[in-house]
Formats: sequence, structure tokens, C-alpha cells
Amino acid sequence: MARQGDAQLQQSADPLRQRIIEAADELYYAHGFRAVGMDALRQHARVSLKRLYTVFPSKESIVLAVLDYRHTMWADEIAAAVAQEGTPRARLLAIYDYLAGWFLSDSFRGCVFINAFGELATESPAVAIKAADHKREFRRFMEQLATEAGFSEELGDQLMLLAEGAQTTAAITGDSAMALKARRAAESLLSVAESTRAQSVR
Amino acid sequence: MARQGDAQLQQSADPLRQRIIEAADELYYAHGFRAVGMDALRQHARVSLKRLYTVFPSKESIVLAVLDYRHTMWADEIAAAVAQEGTPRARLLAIYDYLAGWFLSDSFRGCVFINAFGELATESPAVAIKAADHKREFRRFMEQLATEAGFSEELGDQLMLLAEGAQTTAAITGDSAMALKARRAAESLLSVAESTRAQSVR
DNA sequence: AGAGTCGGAGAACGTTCGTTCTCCGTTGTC
DNA sequence: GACAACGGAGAACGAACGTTCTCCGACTCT
Repeated sequence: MARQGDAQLQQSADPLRQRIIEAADELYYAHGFRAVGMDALRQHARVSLKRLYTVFPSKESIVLAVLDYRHTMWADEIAAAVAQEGTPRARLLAIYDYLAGWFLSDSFRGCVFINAFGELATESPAVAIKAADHKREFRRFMEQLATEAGFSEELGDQLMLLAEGAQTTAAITGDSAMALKARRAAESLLSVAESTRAQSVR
Repeated sequence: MARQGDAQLQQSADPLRQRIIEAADELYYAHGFRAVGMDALRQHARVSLKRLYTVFPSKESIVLAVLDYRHTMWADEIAAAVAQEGTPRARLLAIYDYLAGWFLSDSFRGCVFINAFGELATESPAVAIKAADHKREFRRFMEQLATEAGFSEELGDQLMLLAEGAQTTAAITGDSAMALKARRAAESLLSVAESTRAQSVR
């Protein structure tokens, strides 16, 4: 019927669900997960508690939805950053320029998956899994970028480690220049990889 | 008495305080800070709540004491790891072998300062400051190691980023091989630094 | 117009938190 | 042996948590 059809339409796009996720993302990322209660979330998302619990069955499900949201946002944005670079070298270094922009944003407070892992992983296995999946996929992404450019998977791992280190260090010390330092380190690793590749090709 | 003498030998200053700190360290590190209540800490440290509050005025003060404890432990251990290496190159790489051993321990769950920052920094400025101080001191340590070996401070920063990235990645994915990957990346950066140093010297 | 559904505001519930307090047995001292 | 001081176990406190429920006004559909 019409009502059922409306409900299905609403669910597929579901602006309410999205509004809750984005509000939760802001609050959880800014203050930590346990520090933000359902009432603060209700207020920030401008939703009644009743509606909130019709969309999500529990706080943990909201946390997991926020992690999903951040994961796809991150994946899309770094893919876009890489896509607009032409040379293999520039594509491998694009991540550090993306990080540089991120570090400068006011709300930057490190990687939400690292924060969630530290705070919730022991008590919520689902959070631990999502964090591990996210990091594994990023690692896989860098490895593919490396092999597509004719380098070893290992180089991708190394560039991933630099990006991870830059995120935590920039967050805690507030020094956004860490992105540039990681980039220069990556350039050095690339030059080493290029010379060994030249040797092995010959 | 003999018992008192033993206690003093074991712990020069305040064995009760030390016992509380170590119990808190174990629980907070394993489960997160907010997840561990004072009652769980009381139980694990085998101290009554009353005595606990005579030693520390609040939970936050215990958290800060734990961070101090971890900081000096970390500083002492990496200094010892570096000290037993002879060549400048080995001294710069010693950190990654230290990390490899740490990653293999059952209780390893990443850097407690990163975890504390993510969970508590917004609500407790003192925690944010301690985390930043810790990371700054580690950075300074690596920079000094680099300059003592005749390299640039920048190289120390780069090696620091690799160590930080290895910590978080190993914690979340459970892959302790990250220490070795970071080490090999560091070796590449060292070889680049050695060649440019040779150029500049000449 | 009237019956029935929906959702908003927020009270209520049971639990847990950090912190304080009460009771009471054990000490050391004169 | 009397007594003050200490400390252990855990009750008590107010606040805040996640979650559910109550009330009630505003809609929809015939």
C-alpha cells in the first residue's frame, strides 16, 4: 500500500538515519564514545529518544554504523585523491596530501578507528572487527597502489605505516606538519624502490 | 622489622601506591579507562576504597599516575635497548626490535597514550597534555639519536613516524610483523640518509 | 466527524559510576 | 584493661548511563 511504499522509500534513502549517524559521528569523534550519552545524541540529532530507538536498536549499533560511515567516506576520499593523479609516483604520494588537508581541519582528532579500538575493542568484539577490517583494507589499498606502480607489496606496507604514524602523531601533538614529514619519508622510500626496481629489471 | 625492610627493598617509595598504579595500569590498558570502575580497581589492587582514596584524590589522578608510570617505563626500556647497540645505525634501528618484542606480548594493545588521548583528551586536558608530552619526548629522543649519528633531525622524525604507525597497526590488526616492516622501511631511509650525507660531506 | 496511528517531550527504571560515610574489629600505648 | 586511631568491608549517595514507557497532541483514512 501507499504507507508501506513510503516507508520503504524512506528506508532506502532514510534521511533520518543519516542525520543520526552524522550527529553521532560528530559527537563520538569529538568527545569519545562512552563520554557521549544517548540524550546528548538525541539533542544534537534533533530526534526524540523514541524515534532514535526505532531506527537503531542500541547504542552499539549506532557506533558500528558510524564506523561504517567513516570507512566508506575515507575509502571514497582517498580513492578520489589518488584518481586525480596521473603518474604512479604521484598516486602513491597522494595520500599524504590528503592527510595534510585533513590534519588542518578544526575537528581533526586522529583516526576514529584507532580511537574506537582503544576505548571499545575489549568489550565490543564487533568494534574490534570493524577496526581491523578498516586497517586491513587500507593496507590492501596501498599494496595495490604499489604493485600497480610496479613496486613490491612491501613498499605499500611501508607507505601505510607512515600514513598511520602521521595520523596519530598529528592528532596528539597537534602538529599538522606530520603529513609533510611522512610525505618526504615516502619519497625517500620511493627513490629506494625505484633504484632496486631498476636493478632487478636489468 | 624484616618485613618492612623487604618491602622497602622491593619498592623504595610507597609500595601501596605502586601496587595501585600497576593494577590500574593493567586494567585500564586492557579494557579502556572508562570501562574500569573504582570497584574493579579496588578488587584488583586488593585495597579498600578508603585506603585507595587516601593515596589518590580521584580517578583522574590515578589515570595520570598510570601515564607517568608508562612514560618512564617506556623511556627507560628504549634507552636500554639503544644503549646495548654499538654502531649508530644499530642504535637507530634498536627501537624496532624493541617494538617486535612488545608486540608479541599477550597484553599488547597499542600505545596507552594514544588510547588515553582518544578516550579522555577532550574531557581531561591534563591527559591531553601528558600524551602530547610523551609523544614530543619520543620524537625528541629519535631526533637526538639521528643527529648523534650524523643525520638530520628530519630522519629522526621519519623513523618516529614508522614506529608510531607500527604500534597502531600491530595493535588493531594483531599483526606483530609490523615491527619488522617498519624496520625494513627504516633501513631504506637510513641508506638514503647515508648517501646524501656522503654527498654533503664531500 | 471520529477511530486509530504516529511521534514528541521527557519521566521512569534499573544499573553503574565516582566518591563518601558508617559500622566495627584490630591494633598500639599508657 | 581502657582508649584513641586506624583501616577493612561494603552500604549509601547523587549523578549519569542505556533503555523503556507514559502521556498527549497531531495527524491519516473512511
